[in-house]
Amino acid sequence: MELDERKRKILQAVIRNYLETGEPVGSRTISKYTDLNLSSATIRNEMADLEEMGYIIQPHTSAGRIPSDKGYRFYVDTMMEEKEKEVVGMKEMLLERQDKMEVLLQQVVKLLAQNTNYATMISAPKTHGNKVKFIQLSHVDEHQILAVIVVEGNVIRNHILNVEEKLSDETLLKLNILLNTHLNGLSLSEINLGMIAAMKQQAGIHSDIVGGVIDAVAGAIQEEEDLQIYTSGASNFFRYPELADQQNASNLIGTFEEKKLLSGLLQEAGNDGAGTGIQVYIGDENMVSSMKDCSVVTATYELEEGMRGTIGIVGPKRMDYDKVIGTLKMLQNQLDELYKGKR
Amino acid sequence: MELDERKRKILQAVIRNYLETGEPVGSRTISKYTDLNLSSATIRNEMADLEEMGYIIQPHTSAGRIPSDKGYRFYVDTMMEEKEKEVVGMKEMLLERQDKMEVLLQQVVKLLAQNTNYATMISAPKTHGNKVKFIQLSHVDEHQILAVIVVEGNVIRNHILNVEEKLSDETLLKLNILLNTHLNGLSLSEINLGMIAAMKQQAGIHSDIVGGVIDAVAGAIQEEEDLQIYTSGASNFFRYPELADQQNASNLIGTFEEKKLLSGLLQEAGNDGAGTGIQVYIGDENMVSSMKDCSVVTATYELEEGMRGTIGIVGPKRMDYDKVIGTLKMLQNQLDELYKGKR
DNA sequence: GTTAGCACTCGATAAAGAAGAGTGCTAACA
DNA sequence: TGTTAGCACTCTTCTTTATCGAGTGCTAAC
Repeated sequence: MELDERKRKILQAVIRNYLETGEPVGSRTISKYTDLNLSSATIRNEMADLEEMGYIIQPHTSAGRIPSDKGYRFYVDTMMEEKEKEVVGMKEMLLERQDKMEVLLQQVVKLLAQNTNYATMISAPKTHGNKVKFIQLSHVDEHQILAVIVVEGNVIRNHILNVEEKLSDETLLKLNILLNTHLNGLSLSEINLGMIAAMKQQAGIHSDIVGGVIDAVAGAIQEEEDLQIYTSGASNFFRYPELADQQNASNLIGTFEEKKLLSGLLQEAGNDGAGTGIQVYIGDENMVSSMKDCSVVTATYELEEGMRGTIGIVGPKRMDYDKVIGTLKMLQNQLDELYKGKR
Repeated sequence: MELDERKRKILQAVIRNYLETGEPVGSRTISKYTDLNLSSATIRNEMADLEEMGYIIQPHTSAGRIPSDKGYRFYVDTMMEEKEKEVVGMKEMLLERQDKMEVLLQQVVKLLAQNTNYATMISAPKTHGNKVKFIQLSHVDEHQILAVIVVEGNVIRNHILNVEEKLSDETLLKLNILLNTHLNGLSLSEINLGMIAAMKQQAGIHSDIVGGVIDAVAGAIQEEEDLQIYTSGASNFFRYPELADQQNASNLIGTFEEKKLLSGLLQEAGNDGAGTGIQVYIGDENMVSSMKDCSVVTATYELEEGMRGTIGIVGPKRMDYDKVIGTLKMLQNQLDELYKGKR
């Protein structure tokens, strides 16, 4: 059977209507509120066809139709009209340019959740493959040394090392020079054991400090990978009856606390993302089982120097895809500009 | 009317039973499972008295009794037997001593939530009143300077300053010395405008950098106050039917995302806390209206050098106070030891 | 002071009925 | 051949009614 123009129009009407109301859509509704000028009976015939083709579903015999996953997919792929939607409050927030990445991200997800009324999550931009820019050791007190490690993209890590006895300022200066001459400009994969051994030898009795710093460097570059996920708006799940029942809500909220899972999801999305970097996962297209009744829309964003992260919106399958995608695109632009302006 | 020994025993039995089951407790149950050897009729009389005195409540005529807030309060104040309860997994976690406070706190709340089956929150230890230990400016690249500020308690803040043209190493050294001689050992309240003016004057054309650093210092000491709250186990609310209905759950989860509110709650608790630093808020004894059906147990913890934070557990009013308080005490000890050991 | 007995209350659960939305199918129509 | 009116039928949802049972309060006897 073919999906002719009329069927498409009807499918679109069913989906649009369902996105708004969340109630199954009957033939009468379609016949009334479309410019097709067809009677409900005709619509019924067409709807029966659409059901046979798998685009819509009848929850039970005497109910209207709701879109199937296939229906949503078709809608998202071919019928969507993006509505640009501004994120209210975004500009003011970005103007006061948070230096702390952490705070910035938290505010972004929060605003996004407030604006969309869906649950949101964001992964911190990965410093993946980045290089050591500069290392600085300083005294903190008698028995402690502070190591500051700056990685490309101005990601900064601090690490405190304990030492037996206070080092002289000269020693510290020497170590500083030693570390910087050897490590600057290198990425993690370029730091090998031979190099480490050479440095330790040159450091003599202070080789343990060199070791400590190198551990810290490795940590600085890798550490984050795991848990740097911020979320907001989990209570929005309750806005949508199909997700608000105890079973579902409990699972979803639980999942939303399990950063590991979210991290996997966002990472996968980041890899999938082609073109605009926007991905839509409908129903069980995403791998998290507790989200099988949800749709997830993700967008990758990029800050300076190739630091990329992913932002995600989780809502019911009948989420307002048009608006969400428009909003995400707009957000991508804003973030882009912010960091361009900063440079 | 007087609360004699027998009434106390009955009250205790009612509360204990209700904590376990969450169901109203009838007179027969008490008569059966107590060593009082009284008939249900006698118990009934006593329970009528207890109700009159306000310790227990009848949800409706033909139901058993449940404790009132006053009843819980009495129980917590006078009848509790603390059960020491180990936090499973705590020791192993603390052994690998996280240097990043952030990660440590996140793990603590998570473990605590898993162990207790309640929702948990923790505020990062406040550096309140702490003093500047040491400031270090370094070049990052042509147009950026990194300011590292270490505050007592080894809280470290980084701040990147943009500069018009590259400063010479000497200039930087001078600024370093200037900042350190003036600011070291001072707390925020001790840094006044006169001092700042003097420093700016000495810095000459680089006064703007001094200004930037001072802003950063102020930020380093204060910043946190607001949002450094970590939470876990929000989905545990669903375990308790009295909190799991849509209305309640939605509010609670929403509240749990509103760090500002939690922050206020924990702060207040930190101030109230006398003696052991453990506080119990039953029902609307806490100020957050969405938690009026909950109890909140808080404990202050202290890391080295007077850095204090507060940890909180939120559950139904029928939470297992004995266990929760025992657990919190145990946690206090563990954290104490951890940081004593570190020194 | 304690207890057995009994009528009474009231929520919870189930069963039955009514209402209504929407369908599929048939037959008539353009 | 496509479209439409009409109608019986199906299911869900809501309301009503009935039943059950836990637990009480009170009285009278021990």
